[in-house]
Amino acid sequence: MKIATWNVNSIRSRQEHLTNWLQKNPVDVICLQETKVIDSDFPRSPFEELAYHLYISGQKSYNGVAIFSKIPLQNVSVGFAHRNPVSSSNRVSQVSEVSSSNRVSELDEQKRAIAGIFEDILILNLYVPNGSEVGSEKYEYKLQWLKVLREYLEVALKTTPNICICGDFNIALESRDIYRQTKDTEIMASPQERQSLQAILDLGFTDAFRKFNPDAGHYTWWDYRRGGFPQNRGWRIDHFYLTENLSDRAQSCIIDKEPRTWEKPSDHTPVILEL
Amino acid sequence: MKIATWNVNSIRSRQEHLTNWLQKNPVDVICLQETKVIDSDFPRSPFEELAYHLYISGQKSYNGVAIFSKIPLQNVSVGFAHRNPVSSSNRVSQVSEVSSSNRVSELDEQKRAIAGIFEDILILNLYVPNGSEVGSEKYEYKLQWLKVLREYLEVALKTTPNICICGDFNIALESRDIYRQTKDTEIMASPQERQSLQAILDLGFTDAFRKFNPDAGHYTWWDYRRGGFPQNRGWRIDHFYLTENLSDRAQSCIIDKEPRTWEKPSDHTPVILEL
DNA sequence: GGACGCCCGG
DNA sequence: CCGGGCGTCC
Repeated sequence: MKIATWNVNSIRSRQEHLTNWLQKNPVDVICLQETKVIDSDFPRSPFEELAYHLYISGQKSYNGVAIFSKIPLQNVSVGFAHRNPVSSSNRVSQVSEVSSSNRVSELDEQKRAIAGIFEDILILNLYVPNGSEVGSEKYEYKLQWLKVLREYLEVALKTTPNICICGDFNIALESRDIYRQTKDTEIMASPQERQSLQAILDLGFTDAFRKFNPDAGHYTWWDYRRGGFPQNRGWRIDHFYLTENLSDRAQSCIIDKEPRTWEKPSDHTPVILEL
Repeated sequence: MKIATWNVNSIRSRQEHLTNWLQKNPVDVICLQETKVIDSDFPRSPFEELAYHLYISGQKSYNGVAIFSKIPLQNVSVGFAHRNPVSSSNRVSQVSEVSSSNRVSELDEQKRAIAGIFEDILILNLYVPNGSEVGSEKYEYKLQWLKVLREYLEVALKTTPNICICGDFNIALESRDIYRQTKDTEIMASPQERQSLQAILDLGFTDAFRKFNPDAGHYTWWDYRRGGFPQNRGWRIDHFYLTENLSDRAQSCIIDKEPRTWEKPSDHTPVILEL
């Protein structure tokens, strides 16, 4: 089976790109970030016509995540409030089965996480906060968010051996993931962010892309400004992180640079995992 | 020779449409309205590559007119300040040879008129104010503008027998020019506007389109709202008005509806006069 | 540089 | 509905 992740930078602006890409790449599951639209305005039909079941959690202007799946997902939930199932038409259940702290429900105001079970795999689709500048309020929010994510995963791992986390992490873990040397004060590469992400991986996740490719020079995001893409000035910040069982099953993990060459592209390009 | 007029509703948004259309329709002269861009940002090269000389008078956001000509125009002037020549690079002369009233120079703040001589013909390209609502301040401005236009033409006619006025007049003179019955309080069809325009035609101009086609149901503008175009709910508000000599020379005057069927079109479609 | 919302203008 | 400008975010 194939799973893709793609920060589309507005589903409404990228509808054509995404349908074209899915026709060429009929993956079983695709995880999207930065859909930037409230659920009632999400363009469902073009993707339902491609035989996908849609699970979406969006807001106006910012953030927004979605999972499309060729088969229905089980136990779909949004945010970090544990076991909060939604139907494919996005009703959110009235009851929350755990005592969500204020912190968690505050974090869930931004639509950055959606999860569902595909066969025996829990797929968790994330749009990690960007963090703006090191030391800023948004940076603290990013670190807080990663801490809550870690707690969420600790709980999930107790019952679920096969977890696939993917999405836009807004963090490049190593120097080989960035086209140039960076300082410790740079967002997406600062030690604190990296440590927060590493603490999550230390729960038992491995980077699927690095199972197959140790080389530098492979990126998933290029800044729109300063002609980043033509000169391959990129960052690898979109990831698949897999629990051990799943990592063993992984057959390939590739970055498809093609959509970034199209007219009016997203600044990110898709990553595809084959299991 | 062929002259076209087209309200493009932003030259930057319509650049592709216009170059495509000019390749199919290599008219000698094209008069554009609502270019909506300051002269320094006007996309000159795509049109210069099609062998046109460009004469432009634009402003930020609103209005803006331009003439493209296969041969250089003589005595190009912008606005109503009489004999105010500009070069093809749009320098405006420092001297105004007539005592421009404050009224005229105020009206010229909005870039709605540009003129030039092609062979023996004075071509006057106009974007008449819309007028918003009957009785409004903008309506009074429209009537004022038409009055000044009339005065301008009275002077011009003394020395220039061959005048071709064209552009977006934002007035449909007769009921056969509108897809439905209108009330006297409707903008673009109110008696006062029509009288102001008729007073101009009474100086000795005739409607080139009506020389060839007396039928109702021929329009040049369809509102973006309420799916006006698919149901042909249009208005004929873009016109060629010719002095007698020129009217006698006119071979055809047609409305090309095709560009209005293209993706993301202007709400207006071009009219082509053959002399 | 390119999304968005909001406002203005047609 | 579809242009433009502006402010905001990434």
